[in-house]
Amino acid sequence: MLLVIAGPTACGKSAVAAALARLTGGEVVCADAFQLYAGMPILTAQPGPEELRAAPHHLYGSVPLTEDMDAARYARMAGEVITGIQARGRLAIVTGGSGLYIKALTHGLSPLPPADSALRAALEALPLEELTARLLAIDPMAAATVNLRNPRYVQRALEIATLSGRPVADLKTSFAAGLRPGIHGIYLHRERAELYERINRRTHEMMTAGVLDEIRALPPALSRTAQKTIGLQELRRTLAGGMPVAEAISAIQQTTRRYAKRQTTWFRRETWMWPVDASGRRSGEMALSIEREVRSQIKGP
RNA sequence: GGCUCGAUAGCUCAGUCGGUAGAGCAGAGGAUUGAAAAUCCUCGUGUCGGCGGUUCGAAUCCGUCUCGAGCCA
Repeated sequence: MLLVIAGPTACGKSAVAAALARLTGGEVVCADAFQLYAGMPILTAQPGPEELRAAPHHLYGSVPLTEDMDAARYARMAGEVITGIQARGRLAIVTGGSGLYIKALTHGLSPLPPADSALRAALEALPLEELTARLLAIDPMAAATVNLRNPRYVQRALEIATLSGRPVADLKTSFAAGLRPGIHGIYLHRERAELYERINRRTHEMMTAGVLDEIRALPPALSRTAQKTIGLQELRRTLAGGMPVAEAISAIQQTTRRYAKRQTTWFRRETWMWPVDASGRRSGEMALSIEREVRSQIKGP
């Protein structure tokens, strides 16, 4: 069996996952697109020493910053690790805030052509009107299923149609097909004010913990995905003398708050996950009640 | 004390010849199938600083007061 613990950033997922893993003899698997990268443990808020001591943790810091990541690659990596954990007869606890990565693991992606970085680089240079025109030329039905105002989605649809030679709608299967068997999930949430306060505090703590040294030590050229890490650009500007520290902190806090809001929107739709209100609660106590609840749910059917 | 400029959305500001106001940012809501910490969509009523006057009609013109910035004493 596999347990997913999702939720917005800074809601306390890592602590709960570690406590739960200790409690059940389970192992924790990263489900966070940026904590997967090596070299930015502070900036990406990877689990700390206390959590790492509580139970085995997998995939954190396992991808070089020079490599691109995507949901399919993640699902393969996580799948392998989970198979190993289960073979040892242990509970796999997958935790992180990347909704699409989790979805790829729990529901499986449609059999679409993989990302093609050369093609993407070429498409990226084109204006939206050109992308839309090209897409509709080879896949006239795409307008019905693709958001033509979002360049990313048009690029991806064009990539699919170009590489497969078939309409996007033919290849995409519905997530409604369902959750893979043996997977349970919970999603932690907190009152908005409390969550924002935690985000603000955590950002300050990053500074104290030495993020600036961490960023200074990074290679200059990062992969297209790695360079999107929240705070990276701001802190680099700070190091270069182009942005006061206080300004960088509030910019990071703001971006993180907005990110948390988007995560909340995503997870709220994932009705297969059991919502747990973490407001004002301690991770150890939550782990206990989650363990009880999961146990009773599994016994049920 | 005198003169000048300013006061409009949470913030920064636009507002034509008088016809009861709108951008950016912030904020909120939503979408999401190999970039997802990505990317995109939607949402703007506010004593137009106060009071008085002119006018059919004032954010707009006039008077006065308050506050702020600057200059001169």
